[in-house]
Amino acid sequence: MPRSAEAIRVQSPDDKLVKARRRQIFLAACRVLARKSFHEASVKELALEAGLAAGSIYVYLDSKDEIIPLIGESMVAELVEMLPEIRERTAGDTRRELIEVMRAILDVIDRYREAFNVLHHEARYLARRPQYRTAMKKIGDDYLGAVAEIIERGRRTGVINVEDPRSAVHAIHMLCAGWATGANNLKGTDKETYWREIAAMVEGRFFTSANGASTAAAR
Amino acid sequence: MPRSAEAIRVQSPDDKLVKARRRQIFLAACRVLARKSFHEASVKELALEAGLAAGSIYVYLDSKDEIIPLIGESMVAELVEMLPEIRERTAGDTRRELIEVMRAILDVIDRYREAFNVLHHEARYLARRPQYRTAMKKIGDDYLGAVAEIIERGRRTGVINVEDPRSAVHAIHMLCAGWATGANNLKGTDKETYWREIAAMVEGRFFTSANGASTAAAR
Amino acid sequence: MPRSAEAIRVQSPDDKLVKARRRQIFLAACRVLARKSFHEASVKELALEAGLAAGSIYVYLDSKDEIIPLIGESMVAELVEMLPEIRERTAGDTRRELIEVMRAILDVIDRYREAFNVLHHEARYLARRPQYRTAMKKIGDDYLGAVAEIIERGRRTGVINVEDPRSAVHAIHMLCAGWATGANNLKGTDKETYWREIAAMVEGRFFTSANGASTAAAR
Amino acid sequence: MPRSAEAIRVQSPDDKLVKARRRQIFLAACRVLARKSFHEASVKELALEAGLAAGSIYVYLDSKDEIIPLIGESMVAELVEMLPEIRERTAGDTRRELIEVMRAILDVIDRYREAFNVLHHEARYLARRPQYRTAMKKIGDDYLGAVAEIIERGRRTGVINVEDPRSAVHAIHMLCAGWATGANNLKGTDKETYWREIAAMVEGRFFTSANGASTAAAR
DNA sequence: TATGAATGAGTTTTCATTCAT
DNA sequence: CATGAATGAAAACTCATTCAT
Repeated sequence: MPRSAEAIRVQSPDDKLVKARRRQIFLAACRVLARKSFHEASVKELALEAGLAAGSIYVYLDSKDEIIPLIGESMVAELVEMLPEIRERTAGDTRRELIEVMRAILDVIDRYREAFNVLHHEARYLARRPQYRTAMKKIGDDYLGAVAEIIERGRRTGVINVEDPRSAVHAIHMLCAGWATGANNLKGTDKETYWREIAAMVEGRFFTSANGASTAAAR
Repeated sequence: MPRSAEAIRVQSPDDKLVKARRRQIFLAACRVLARKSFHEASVKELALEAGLAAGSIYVYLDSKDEIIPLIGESMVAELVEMLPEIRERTAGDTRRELIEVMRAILDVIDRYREAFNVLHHEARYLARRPQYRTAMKKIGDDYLGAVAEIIERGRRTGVINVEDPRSAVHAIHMLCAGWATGANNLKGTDKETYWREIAAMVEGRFFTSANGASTAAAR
Repeated sequence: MPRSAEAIRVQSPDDKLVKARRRQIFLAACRVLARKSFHEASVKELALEAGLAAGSIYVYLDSKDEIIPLIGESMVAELVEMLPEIRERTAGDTRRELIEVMRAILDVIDRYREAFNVLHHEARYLARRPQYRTAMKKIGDDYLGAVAEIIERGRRTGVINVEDPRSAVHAIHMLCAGWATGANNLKGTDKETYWREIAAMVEGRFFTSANGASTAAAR
Repeated sequence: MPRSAEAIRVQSPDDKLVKARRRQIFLAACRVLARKSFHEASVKELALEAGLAAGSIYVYLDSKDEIIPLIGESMVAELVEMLPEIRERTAGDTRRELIEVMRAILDVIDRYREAFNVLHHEARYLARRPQYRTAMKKIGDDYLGAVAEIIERGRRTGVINVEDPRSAVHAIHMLCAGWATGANNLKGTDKETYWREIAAMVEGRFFTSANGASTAAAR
């Protein structure tokens, strides 16, 4: 079918360009957001940082807000890419798999710390707008789905002890997100230190004696 | 008693009104921020919600941004108020004290869920501006100081096992903050369920067997 | 007529208070206008400087703009007060009378330098508003009338050589006003120096030889 | 000639447009300020009068206040342009040169009468702000410098009789400025009449006899 | 595709003025 | 007469977005 082949060939370069430009924009956004908030940063500044003219960014984005899903997709893609290898490496040790996925999340967050914060905050408002609902939901699912699946599995096999998986997934996520969120509070702390602390907490080594049951929440 | 009458007169006309109005504004902000983001909400909307005319809010606030520290101070005040009673009630059981303080934090956050999210996010940008640095630092210190002090104590007495207290405090904070942050993800979950999950995690009951040490972070 | 006497007695104290307060306001305005422009100065600042509460100024003024005629009337009154004495002192020497009136004008302007500038500028806009037309016209007439009358007299007696008296009056006024207007340019210059220069110009000693006729305006 | 072509391209796209737009704005400001004061005129009105949308004016101006230096620069440029021709024409006759420069100033002021008034008044406040100091100083120097230089020269050659050149320059300036300032008082007077009057004053023909020394300022 | 000048809606903020006390 | 809290109209300014080139 020469025609479809041609069509592919014709669209291909465009597609590649679009992807390249969107990556440019994502990386530029990360740099700009390290300096100022999403609402302090103007579209012009983001465009220029990406090496584009003020108006050109709209060839690749429908609106300023679309930068948020762009950030989300880019970061999630990097995470998802790492999962198969982890699954393979941990070969059935669900606990280790969870810990290693947490670590992968932490690493991705660390790469784009401030942009992650923006994503984390703005996502809630975008998710309310019908226009963005689907895209934001997919980002959330792709991101947390990885953790959710492991916890479910650990639960079934009895290695993970969880009443409400959704809460557990969210708690794990918050511990990782803390590395970005805490940039102010953790100024002197390095990633490895923080990592050891949250890993210890998940692994039940926060309180010294293991039978923490005695202090079980009263209410 | 002429002296007390005088004292009242001195503090009365201004101070009382200012405090009342600022509380009105705080509560109005909480209501508005439950509907939209800080940047979507206009000063006019915030003022009207507080029962003030558009411009009147500026009698009690220097700028829109000052709503953030106002939220911070209001919430922290409610938390700090609860601490002495907890300290007394837990009488030396540091573990239980920590858990109960976490619970108190969770309760305050729950009262002003969305406003807490805004505070949590915007605080980082305000803290960079010299004008707000001091106020924001005090809010952060008053808030996290309570937790920090307990962890330090637990560490000294050997009940809490922590390498970097700052990281631990931050992790505890993130678990509590999750209740606000997760409003989207935790739609079907109630506060008690989430609470049991994060309490369990802190108490080391997340992984079933206690000797989680075997899964210790690899890197 | 006891009734009218009573009426006078009843209104008298009020009148005195009004006059005193208006003088307070005038002096306060002069102080404030030495620091900032009329439009930079708020009514509140003017009131407080006058020792009144923000709203109280409206008991003595119908609007902020009315400060302009108040300044005008106050300054003109001080000038008019000096005229009879000058007339007497110069006893028929019209030239000297003009020079001495110029000097009186300069002295009044010097007392309220910056307020005079404001008056000088804002007067033109107030004069266009029907509401202020009469008051502003009276101020202008009382002020320039003194000079106009002398020039007319000098013209009739042949000591003053003028084609258009209005232009001449205005020119004299501008030379005096220059002392206020020039506050920036004349920073190092003292009043006496400036005075000698403008007096010399009026007296025809600017160009060295007297027959300046040779350089008469070409066009 | 590739070089000139390049040069044009470099300076062309922006610079030319910016200059044209700024001239548009200057002329629009002159028209608007003939109707109302600087503070009565809104930025929107100024923009629309210039044929621009409300916000577009900010592409060519940093703030409303920047209109003042724009007016100053535009007017001074027109004056400075006329000076060489005058210098040439008057060929060494310093008195005539001064008179002709005064006339040039009067003509420029007449072209933009009301805008000149605004400039004259607002300049004093802008000059106090660090941000505008330099620009305003340059305008003042370029404007008065022309007169100052001539007076200095006339003084050295003995044709001009001046104690304090700065005062003299300022007095000359005030006489010219009077044509704008006096728009209200001089309603029936035409420019030529006013001109003859101030020229006569400078040339020492105000008082009939030349030996005005006898009336020399007493104090 | 890329540009960047132009737009105008929308924002925060100020402040002259009013009025209940 | 004096107060000062409250008002809301109006202003300067910003910036996401469009579109002719």
